Amino acid sequence: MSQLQSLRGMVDLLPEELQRWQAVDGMAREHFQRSGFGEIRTPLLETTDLFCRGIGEGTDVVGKEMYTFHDRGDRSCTLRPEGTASVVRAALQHGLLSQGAQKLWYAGPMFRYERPQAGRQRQFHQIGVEWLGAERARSDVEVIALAWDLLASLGVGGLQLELNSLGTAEDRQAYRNALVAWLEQRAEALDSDSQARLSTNPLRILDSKNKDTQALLGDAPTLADALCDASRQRFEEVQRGLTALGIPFRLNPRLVRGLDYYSHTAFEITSDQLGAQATVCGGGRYDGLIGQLGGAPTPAIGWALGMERLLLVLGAAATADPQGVAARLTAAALPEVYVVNRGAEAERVALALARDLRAAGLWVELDASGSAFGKQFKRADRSGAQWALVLGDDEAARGEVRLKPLKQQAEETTVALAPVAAIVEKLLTP
RNA sequence: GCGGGCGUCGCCAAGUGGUUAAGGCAGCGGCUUGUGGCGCCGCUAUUCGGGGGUUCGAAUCCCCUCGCUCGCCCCA
Repeated sequence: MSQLQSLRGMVDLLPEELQRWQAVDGMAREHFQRSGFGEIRTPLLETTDLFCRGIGEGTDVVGKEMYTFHDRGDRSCTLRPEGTASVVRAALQHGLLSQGAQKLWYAGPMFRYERPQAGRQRQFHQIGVEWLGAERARSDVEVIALAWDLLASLGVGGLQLELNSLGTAEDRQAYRNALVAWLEQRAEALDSDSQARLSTNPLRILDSKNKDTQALLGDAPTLADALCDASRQRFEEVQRGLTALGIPFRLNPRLVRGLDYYSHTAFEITSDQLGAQATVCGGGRYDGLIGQLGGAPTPAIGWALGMERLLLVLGAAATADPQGVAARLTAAALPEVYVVNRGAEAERVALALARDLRAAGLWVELDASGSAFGKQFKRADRSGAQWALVLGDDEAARGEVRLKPLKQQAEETTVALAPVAAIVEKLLTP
């Protein structure tokens, strides 16, 4: 391509689509506010070290997906691939945790150098929450419910909540050892990817999509069996809590999640509308992370939801049910008034009028073309506006404006330009 | 990073070696120099993502490259 274009996997958001985004953003903001979560914004760029220490060296995200470069001061910088590490860093840097638990949410772009496909881009957007200092199982339930309810309020159906427990770091380590020992006996039966992961990230072998590997894993030791009593009880408490709230879930012992910092509760919300990249929202507990990044050991839980994927699901929901919540939320808004104007004096008056009407809160499209009235009416009609206001030099000279309803049968009327409030009155109460 | 499919106007799309690259939508202009939604007429790609090659001749074949897309991997 000789023409200038965006970088691969980097996507422009155009006005029509952004309207849907804002509907989601607004809904999310409300939910967070009502649940006592405060917004936090952190830089898109962090030291590479933050992600290496936070996410884990053995993960794919750190190993091969980061946008990393050296700045002019020769510091290694990385465009954030996820939000949690940054939020924790900010909380520590500003001493937030010394004021007690923090309930935070964020929204913004994340960057991962991967091959784009359906529901996957190199710059994508997440909305997420982090509850730092959340200890008890009931906070797991509350945080999961927050995600579930947000999605429900957007009218997104057909979602599946999958749940697992990774136990404590010790449980996980013990299980990891047991699993590796078991798999090493059978290494030659594993696919090549899984063989490589034996040393790098053995737990990920569990959700390999290779059929032979999956068959082999049928008899492998399970994570659930490796949980200590306390972990097991904790997990059961989370399940009871979700059931009490009427939130359906499915246990998925293979749900491991890619980032090192998870412990205990891990969950994903998936949709069958998304193809291979089915996860809309994923999260879990990360009791070890804050300590690992230099803070006092502090339990925490959070999740992130993928904006692009959510909008795909939302679009599908809107198409499936044009009368439903999703369709209503994402419907394109239309201007209320279209000002048809032509002639030097009329154009001056029209601009002033449009300004007044906008100040009064109306969405006013002002035709700026100066073309024939017929053309302007055609555009007025296509704009979807309820009203055309007509201003030619005749009206301007008389200090009047004509109000023409575009959507109903009512007659066109002429009113004085003078008190704009009177015009607004007429426009709003037809 | 690895495989498969694809790339013709802002959008959708015909065309698979032979004179001027269909059509639809949108846009612009006109019929209608002050009144829209319908209709009719006209205009809008010297060019087929880009580069190179084969050929008398290529959007159509070959190579490279860029991009999109689906899947793997991984995740949101």
